[in-house]
Amino acid sequence: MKKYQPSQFEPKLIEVWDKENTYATAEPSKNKQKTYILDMFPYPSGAGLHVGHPRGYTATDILSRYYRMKGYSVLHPMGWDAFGLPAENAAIKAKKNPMDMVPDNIANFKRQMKALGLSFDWSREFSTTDPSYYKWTQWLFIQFYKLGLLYKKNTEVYYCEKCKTGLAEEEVLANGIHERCGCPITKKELPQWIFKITSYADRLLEGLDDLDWPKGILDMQKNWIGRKEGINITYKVVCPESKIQDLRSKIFDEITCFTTRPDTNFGATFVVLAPEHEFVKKVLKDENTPREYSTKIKEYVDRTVSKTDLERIAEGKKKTGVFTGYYAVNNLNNKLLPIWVSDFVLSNFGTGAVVGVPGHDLRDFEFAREFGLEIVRVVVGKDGDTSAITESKQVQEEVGRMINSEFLNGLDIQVAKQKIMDYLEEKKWGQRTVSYHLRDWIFSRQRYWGEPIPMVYCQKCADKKISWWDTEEFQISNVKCQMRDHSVSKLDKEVQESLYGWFPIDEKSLPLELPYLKSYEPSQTGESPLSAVKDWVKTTCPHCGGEGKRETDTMPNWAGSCWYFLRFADPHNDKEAWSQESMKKWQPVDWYVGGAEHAVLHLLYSRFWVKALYDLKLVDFSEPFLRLRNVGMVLAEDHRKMSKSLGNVINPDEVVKEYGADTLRIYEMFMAPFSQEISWSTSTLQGGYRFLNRVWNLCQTKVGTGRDLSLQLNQKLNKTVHKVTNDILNIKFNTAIASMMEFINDWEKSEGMSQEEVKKFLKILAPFAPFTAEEIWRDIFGEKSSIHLSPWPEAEKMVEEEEITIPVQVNGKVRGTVVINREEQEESVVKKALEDNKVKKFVEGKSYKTIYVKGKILNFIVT
RNA sequence: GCCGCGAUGGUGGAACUGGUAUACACGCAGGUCUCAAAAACCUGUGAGGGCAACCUCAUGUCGGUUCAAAUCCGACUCGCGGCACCA
Repeated sequence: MKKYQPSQFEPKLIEVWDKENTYATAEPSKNKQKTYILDMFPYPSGAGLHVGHPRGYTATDILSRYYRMKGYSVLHPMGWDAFGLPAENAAIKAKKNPMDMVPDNIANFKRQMKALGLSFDWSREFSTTDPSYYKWTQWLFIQFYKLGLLYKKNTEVYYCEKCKTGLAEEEVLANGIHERCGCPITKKELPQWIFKITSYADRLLEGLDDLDWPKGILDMQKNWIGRKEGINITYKVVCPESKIQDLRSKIFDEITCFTTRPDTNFGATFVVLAPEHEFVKKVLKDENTPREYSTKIKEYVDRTVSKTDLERIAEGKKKTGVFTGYYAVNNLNNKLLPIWVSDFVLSNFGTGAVVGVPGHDLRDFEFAREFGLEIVRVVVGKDGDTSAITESKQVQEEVGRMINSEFLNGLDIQVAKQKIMDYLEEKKWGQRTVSYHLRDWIFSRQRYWGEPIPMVYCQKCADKKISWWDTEEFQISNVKCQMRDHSVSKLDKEVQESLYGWFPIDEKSLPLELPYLKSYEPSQTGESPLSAVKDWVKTTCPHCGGEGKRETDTMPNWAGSCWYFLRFADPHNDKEAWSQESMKKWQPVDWYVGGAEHAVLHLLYSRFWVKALYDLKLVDFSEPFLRLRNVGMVLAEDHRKMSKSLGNVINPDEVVKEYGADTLRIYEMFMAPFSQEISWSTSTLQGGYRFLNRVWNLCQTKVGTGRDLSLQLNQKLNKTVHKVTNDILNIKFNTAIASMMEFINDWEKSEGMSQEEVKKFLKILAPFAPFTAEEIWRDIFGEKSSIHLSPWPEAEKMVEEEEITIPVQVNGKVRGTVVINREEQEESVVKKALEDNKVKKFVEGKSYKTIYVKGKILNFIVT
């Protein structure tokens, strides 16, 4: 008997599959339905594959193998997300150029993936750093630019001093730490390319409804977009305390506040502005502002604006603020609302101004208490409480009826809300509006290792206020007529002005290659290292032919991952990013598998690009990933994250060497439900090896030995086929494997079964343990073609057993079982049950009634 | 604080639509084989009581619905992830 030695046959089979081209993508056709199964492609780090990677890849591999055997045309590609900060930082550390390092890392990743028996179609492989790929990333940037989705702005951005680059808000963790490097973030004003993702906020929200994604991820996206319906109320500003008599009744200005609770507006007692608010600047300039106020305001504003987010968080939630000397007039009751400045109001949400209703908002309450402002109750609490509000507990009643609110009195909050909004709009004091948490997406990086942004700046054209939309090219381009039904069809003024003098480079000249630089470390000035390469920067203006300057910022690593799934359908096309035919054939992705850490970054950005591409008529679907499944993390044996410094890293190479790839695959799939976090366990890994070893041995000892497959074992086999098939589609690999283990336990105890039946079992094992199944299939059973191209077995319709065993309960407690005929009537079942001694003991001599669920259970209720 | 997820033996976990809780695996104990060990295989294994047949208790806590609850409902505790002064 041959021993189970995976290291003897796994490398051989990798070659065989390569040679036979086993995993080539079959073209879809009328009777061959497509399915597109995709992993979130990895960043190929120098450390090689982590044992967490195979968990997700094995899952998609099982799906792909299953669908292939089911006769589907399966697209299952792999590529590399190799641009971006981690690669650049690693290269700096290693004192190498990332351009030299990345190919080595890729080769290593690919070798490891092959060793795991992953059935990717390698003919479609590419890296985001290939000029033949990023040529189209740059081309897409230009299309988005022409659609008006990009603007350039000198913005105060989150800035990481360690990484020396600007960041998007999404990349900053709650405590003011950069999510990538873990360093505190500061702010810096830098010119940046910014994507108008906010224009798509509503569509990004609505699109979520049709997706088969984990609920948690959908909620995170919803919350990130953070749509809030409310009303902007405009208040007149007066200065009754002015020293000059004439000015006491003069209307100085107007301030607009956003609120979602206009129903409480009768309870407003003050207005608070963010320190960055325009009116604050105006107040400081205005000579009428009494000196005693302006000095204090200036002091406060200077102090808060210079504070970093980290400092603000450290200070906690204690309210600070300063009075401006001005008042807003509440239109509803002509009440004067003192205008304050405080940093708890954020300049970038709503209008940067809040109307304070301390009776019904906790922050407003705290602020009012801090500075002794009036507190009015305008909503009756649940229990009819109308007492004065003196404690924070009493604040923010979400249910109740209105009081102290004139024409709203007695109404339910929700009704009052609509009524007051109607009223405010009718009086032209307010306008219904929507605010979002989502901000525009900062797309510039002042770093070397990214796609160069294909834009040129011309000072001369800028001086003449010429932008691309003034050119003839725009007039004859079809961007205008390509625009579909969305709100970006007109450029707003801010965007227009920011783009004077900026022109996309000639599309025919793409790719704009990243030059090979000896020195590419981030500059101290915050500018991109490319800006130091004088002859690269210098170019001609695509519009006037005069002297132009190239953009030296590069794209963030999200750029490549925002559309790679589209390229896999047509990876070698050098005429266009993809053909329409390839889109129809393969898109969108049917199964997308990756970690939950991408819940708002990658997944949101990709969805945004696809929606923009839809508007450009470049694709005809608007959601890229129909199904999303999350893979749980793999922690170290000590339940901590694996890390070099902790010395608890498990290297998949070593596991493969010692136990074989199939053991690793079985182990990772068996350990726990797929989306759940697991801690590595070497002893459980050995359990996986034992299972495969037993299958291997059984295939040599218990095949064709019994006369016929017993009815019982046959039933079990069919049940197993059925269970495994269902479990694969439900991503329940752990129970699929458990059921196969159960089956071989029965098989081992049996006389054996025919080769035909064993093959059936091998086929359902094949997606999980592709090497072992293939080796037995070919070497032991002498098959010529791959098991992975054989048809998936159908579970034969099982003959329902006539005799079944059901539990018998007395008062809900199981006291025995009874063997009955499936169709047997209650009366006779009860009679049989009473023959059972135990049951008898509990029932005899007492009065009872029975509940019989046919074929399931019998319960005596003894009183 | 808000949103989401979770809690079942010594351990990872299983349980269809409410219907025999603990499948499968690990670990442990005993055994077979061996000079010995490893491997492999066999038996046992939720807790407590009992010589035994059996009995009682047990799915984070407390209550409820039901003939019947790990599963449904209400309140709570703890853990994990995300967000956080969002008006």
